[in-house]
Amino acid sequence: MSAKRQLAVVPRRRTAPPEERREQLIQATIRCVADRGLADTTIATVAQEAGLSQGIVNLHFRSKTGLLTATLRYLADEYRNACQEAAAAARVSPVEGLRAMVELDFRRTICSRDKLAVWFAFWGERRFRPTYRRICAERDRSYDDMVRVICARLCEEGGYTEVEPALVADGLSALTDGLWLDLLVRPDSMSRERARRITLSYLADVFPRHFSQPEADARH
Amino acid sequence: MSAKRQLAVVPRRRTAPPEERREQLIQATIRCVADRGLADTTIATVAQEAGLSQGIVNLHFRSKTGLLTATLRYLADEYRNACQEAAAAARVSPVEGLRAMVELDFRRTICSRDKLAVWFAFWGERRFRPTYRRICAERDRSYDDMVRVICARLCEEGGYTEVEPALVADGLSALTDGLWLDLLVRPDSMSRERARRITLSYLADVFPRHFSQPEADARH
DNA sequence: TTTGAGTGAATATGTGTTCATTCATTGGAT
DNA sequence: ATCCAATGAATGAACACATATTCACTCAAA
Repeated sequence: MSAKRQLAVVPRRRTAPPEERREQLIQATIRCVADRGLADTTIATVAQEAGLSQGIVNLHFRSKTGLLTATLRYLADEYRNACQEAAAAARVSPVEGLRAMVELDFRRTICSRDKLAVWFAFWGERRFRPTYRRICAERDRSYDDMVRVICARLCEEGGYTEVEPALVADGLSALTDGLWLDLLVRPDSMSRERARRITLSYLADVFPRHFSQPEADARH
Repeated sequence: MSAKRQLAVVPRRRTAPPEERREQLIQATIRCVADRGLADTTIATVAQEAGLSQGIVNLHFRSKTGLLTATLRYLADEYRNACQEAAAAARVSPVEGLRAMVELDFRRTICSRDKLAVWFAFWGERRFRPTYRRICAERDRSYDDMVRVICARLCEEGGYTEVEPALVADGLSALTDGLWLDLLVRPDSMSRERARRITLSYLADVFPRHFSQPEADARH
């Protein structure tokens, strides 16, 4: 599985710009963690996966911890950037905002199996590493704040006086995390498309006048 | 935090029945993983936490892996046994069955912070260890099968023709997992009581004629 | 006295980090 | 244009350290 990764055409320059090498190593780390687990990911395996030598990791990142932290931050930033799109959609309307969030959360580029594996590997450790905790907390905040505000707006504008926005926001957030977990550990019984349906079905139950039952309007 | 654990009254017999020692070591493992993480849990730390010597682990379990596996199985069995109660409640009515599941999932003995930490530590690794995967899969099945059956019955008996039972079951399962995650990593913004409310609120949205809005009937 | 649960020092292994060395690349001198 | 330092990216063997496992030994209990 860890086949040659260097491009066949370009004979692989011995020296590359630091940014490029860092990215290359982060990608290798993601693949490594995804198919060996965090416990069996060593500097040696990452270097091999990247087609480079051992020392390179300590050269570009100060330590193994540095590499792992950078990998986590890479994923967190990617997610937060994607959130910006949803924020833009939310300026159109709360409903569009929520739809955008659901679309984003189960987009292939965001929740590929590789990336999910890495997320959960880090989540298992985040309690014990202040750095991991900070990065994850920032990511969570981007999501929570946005969903909370959108839900509050929809409740108000849509006249859902009996709905508690904070409760729905927390529920939506938890549901998404749980579906991510399912996508990772039971890929045969859960697909990104099914996860979307479940989430939209949840929104349809909470906001019946704004989300139609997904099983009625989409047959994938 | 890792203070003396041997009971002060009983002067700690040098030899104890094997079953007792195994349990003692499993409990020590749970505490260890819960407050150091799986990565920093060593045979030495577990032994120290248990107030015993290093060699004891390899004596009672064949290896470190054996100890970890036994710990995971211990938690899985505990959960499955608790599920039996819910199964009994379900014989009264589907609604009681679901209520029992929710009560159980957020009961202190099932989702204490220590145990949640251990669950997620293992979940991060389950993809890569066939043994972990098997144990977790068994546990998942107990839950999924039960919830699926109960939802199907409630849909039929309660006349919810437009609700897809499988979708609700998967949603409920994912929501629970997500809330567990919240309980673990954000204990200040999520409590077991709040998690229950969110879950019951979800059920109230799906089955409005059988679950009243929890914010209306409980003020904790 | 015998037994075997329990011990903990010693061992073996795996892995993160360091650093002397190699060599592709660059830019200035001829 | 060609050659020649100078630079620093990249290497990988050596090192240091952590830790799982082993085993000869101890000693409470029968």
